[in-house]
Amino acid sequence: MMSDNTAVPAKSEPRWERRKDARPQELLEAALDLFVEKGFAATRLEDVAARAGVSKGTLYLYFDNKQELFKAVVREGVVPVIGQAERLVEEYTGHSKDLFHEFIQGWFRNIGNHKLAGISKLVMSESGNFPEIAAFYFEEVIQRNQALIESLLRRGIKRGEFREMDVTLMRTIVVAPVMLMMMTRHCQGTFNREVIDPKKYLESFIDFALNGMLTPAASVSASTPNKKTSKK
Amino acid sequence: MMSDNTAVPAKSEPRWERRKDARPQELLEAALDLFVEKGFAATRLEDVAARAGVSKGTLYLYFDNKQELFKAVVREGVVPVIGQAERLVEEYTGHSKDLFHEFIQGWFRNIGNHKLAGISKLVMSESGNFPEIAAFYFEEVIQRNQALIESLLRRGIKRGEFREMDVTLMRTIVVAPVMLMMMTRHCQGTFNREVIDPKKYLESFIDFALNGMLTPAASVSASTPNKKTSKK
Amino acid sequence: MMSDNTAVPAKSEPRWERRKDARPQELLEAALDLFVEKGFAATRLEDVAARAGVSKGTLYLYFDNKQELFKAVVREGVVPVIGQAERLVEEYTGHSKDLFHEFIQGWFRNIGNHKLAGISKLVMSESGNFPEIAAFYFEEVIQRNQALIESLLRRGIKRGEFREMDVTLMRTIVVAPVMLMMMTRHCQGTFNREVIDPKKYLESFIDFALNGMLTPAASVSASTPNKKTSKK
Amino acid sequence: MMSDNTAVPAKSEPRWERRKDARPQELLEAALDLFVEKGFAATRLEDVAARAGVSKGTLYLYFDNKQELFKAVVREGVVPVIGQAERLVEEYTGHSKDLFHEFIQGWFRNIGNHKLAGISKLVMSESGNFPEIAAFYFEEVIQRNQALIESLLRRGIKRGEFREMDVTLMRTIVVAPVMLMMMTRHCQGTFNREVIDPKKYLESFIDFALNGMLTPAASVSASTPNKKTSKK
DNA sequence: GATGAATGAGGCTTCATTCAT
DNA sequence: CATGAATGAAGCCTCATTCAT
Repeated sequence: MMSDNTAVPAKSEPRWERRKDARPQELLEAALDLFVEKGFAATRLEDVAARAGVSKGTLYLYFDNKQELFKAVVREGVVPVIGQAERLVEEYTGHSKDLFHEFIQGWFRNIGNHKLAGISKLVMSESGNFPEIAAFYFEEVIQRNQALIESLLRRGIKRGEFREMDVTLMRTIVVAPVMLMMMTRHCQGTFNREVIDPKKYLESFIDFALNGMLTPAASVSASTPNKKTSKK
Repeated sequence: MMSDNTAVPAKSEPRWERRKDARPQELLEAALDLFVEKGFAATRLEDVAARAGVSKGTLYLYFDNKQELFKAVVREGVVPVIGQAERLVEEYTGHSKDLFHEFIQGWFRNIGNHKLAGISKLVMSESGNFPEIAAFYFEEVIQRNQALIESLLRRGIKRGEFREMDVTLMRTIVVAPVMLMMMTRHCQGTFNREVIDPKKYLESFIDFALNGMLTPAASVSASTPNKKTSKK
Repeated sequence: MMSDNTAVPAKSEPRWERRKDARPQELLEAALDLFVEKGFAATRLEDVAARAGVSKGTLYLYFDNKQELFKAVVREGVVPVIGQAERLVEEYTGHSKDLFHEFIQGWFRNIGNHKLAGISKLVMSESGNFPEIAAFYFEEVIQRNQALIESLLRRGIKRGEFREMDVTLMRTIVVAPVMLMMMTRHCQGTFNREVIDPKKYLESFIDFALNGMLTPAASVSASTPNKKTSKK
Repeated sequence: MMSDNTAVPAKSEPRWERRKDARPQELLEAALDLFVEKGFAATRLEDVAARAGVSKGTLYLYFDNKQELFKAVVREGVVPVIGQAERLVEEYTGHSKDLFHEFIQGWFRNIGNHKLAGISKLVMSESGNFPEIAAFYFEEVIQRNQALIESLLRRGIKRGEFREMDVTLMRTIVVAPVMLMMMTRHCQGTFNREVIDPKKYLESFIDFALNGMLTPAASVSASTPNKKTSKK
């Protein structure tokens, strides 16, 4: 800042090379790890700094405070992945049932199987205590995600491959099992004693989502279980 | 000191008037409210006490510590409800699709629509930081719940009303959308801007679960979408 | 003891018989136990009450507060024992070395071996934090005790059986090993891993006190160890 | 905010000026003072911090918790002194009575006269409530101390300068008066109304320890006072 | 007399944030 | 740029004491 152009032949101690822009990346990764592992409130900034190999104070050079750090983690880590999924849906040409299949598998590969999935759990859990985070996440992630699934469903209906449905409701229903699994997978300890094989889980789910639970014979009239009550 | 010989026989302001047996109940309700609203870690025992109209210390007359308070909330509030659901499944005589319908609706009425639903979210979120709570909840609630759903599915299969399925996987998949809604409904703020009508949501879900998404025509071969890819 | 021949067929629930005056005694014993075990500050009045089989409130019917309870414990339990020792010294007629022997043994039997010994430790430890207790104990117990030992030493000197000595100093020195053992015996845990046999300890001490450590040969000039070095 | 443009070039009030290495030492000293004055349980960490001129939180930068702080006080303050005493005994060449003299005087000078002596009292008092502390102190201090005295006694016996004795018992007896004085000197208030001159006390004790209480004439048969009683 | 429910001050410990170097 | 020492508010829990019944 003041002793710049000195004759000294460069700092004789180049412990590190890149810095500047590289640093935040290490911090973001450390933060992601810990946020996912402990949650937002329970993550200590000191631990984040330590895992990134810097001091606590350094963290504040790059992020104003804990919430900003979290937002950055979301922006850098979560948002980009949505873009990928969006392109998949836009460009697909085959049958919607296959698209659905691809979509679920891809989503799980890119997000669910990734530490990023833990973020969903986190946000849901702590939205009440940190409204700013909730609002931010809702706009940056949830809305786009919902729109994406909606468009996928609309495509299937339009092409006569999916039944008529209320897409506003179904955009949640249809992915709930994946969401839930993603969240569950980030619960440590006793919660996951019996490990579920994600591959089999997903296949079961896709089959379920496409065909329902009823046997083919019963399938025709099943959607209206008790007409009398709803007739009223 | 001053209001001695008044005509009023009873002091108009007894410091407390509910009896000792009522007190724990009031505390449990206050605790439930706050646990659901803030989560476990973020709930201050002082607030719990205040909401129950007592002081901090009083809480410790009834519960050894925060974790025990939580367990009591679960024992008193959540566990009993499971019993009801268990009886429903055991005693039902009609078609499994109707039982499923009843079951989901009843579950939502009794748990999902109740503040207790928030507990599921809480446990999932904080299981990592409070392993004891996770273990307790897993044994008292989750296992019984899974067994219940499993038995419901088995019943349908045995009676030829449900398709063959891996019940260990499906017991999670099949209720995921309800679980997710229950959890989402307890996220405050921006998260729930567009309120979903639970009734319509449930109906959509039940129909989806029973019949799947495919149009009747496609329904036959849908379960194995792209055999070629898996052939490798 | 008082409600004996009443017409009333006796209280149908005579959980207890004496009361009134009996109660404090039970409380004093419970208090003694716990004060000795935990110390003054660390003893919880709730535990005292519980051990006496009464409620916390009852304790306050008999004692104004914790300090008064402690004083009562000392008055009832410690002070009387001193009287016994005083009589022993007054009435003894034999050689002083035998009186010393008797005195030490008796003291240990009556106090040291008794829970009361723990009180000495307690008072010494907590005198700083509870000056009132210290002052009380000093006047009621310590002073009388010192006077007693002093008189024993004076008797030996006067009869030509003990050497000339500064009794004000020696009244402490001469009983220090017993005091110390008494206090140590009330330290729980690791502190007492290797149990010392009190009988052998006392015999060793008495022999030591009477004869000193030097071999008989050296004994003559021993009291002035190294005049040369201190001359320097 | 108001005294801005002064001529003074340097802020005349830097929040702190001692360096990080000095800080723990200041804390240890403050802790020693207060532990000795109040005992372990009654010492408030906030007071320790305040006396060291720092805030409560700072203390935790250097010590994990209260018990660790205490251990550090012992390690830094007490343990080193034992080393000195050990060397003294090892290297001494003169008569054992003179070594004993030196040893007691030196011990008092280095420990007894120092605030560190209060630690012995503290540990003895609170060992029951803090077993970890007791165990630590026993291993780090008491055992070494006992071994040291034992070796001193053995030396005297081996050289024919001390009488035969059970060193396991005598290692305690022989220093009890010094221990007791050290502990008593750290009892404040009424307890120490009549101040004892340590120098005279020690001289009296050493003489007592070497020569015993009996007059030279009686000295011969003194060790077995009343054979009849023990004959029984 | 006896009870035991209730209180609230107080102590240990944690952690986001600041700031002099 | 980077550090890490320092802060202080806040939360859990304990316990002597009070008081309506």
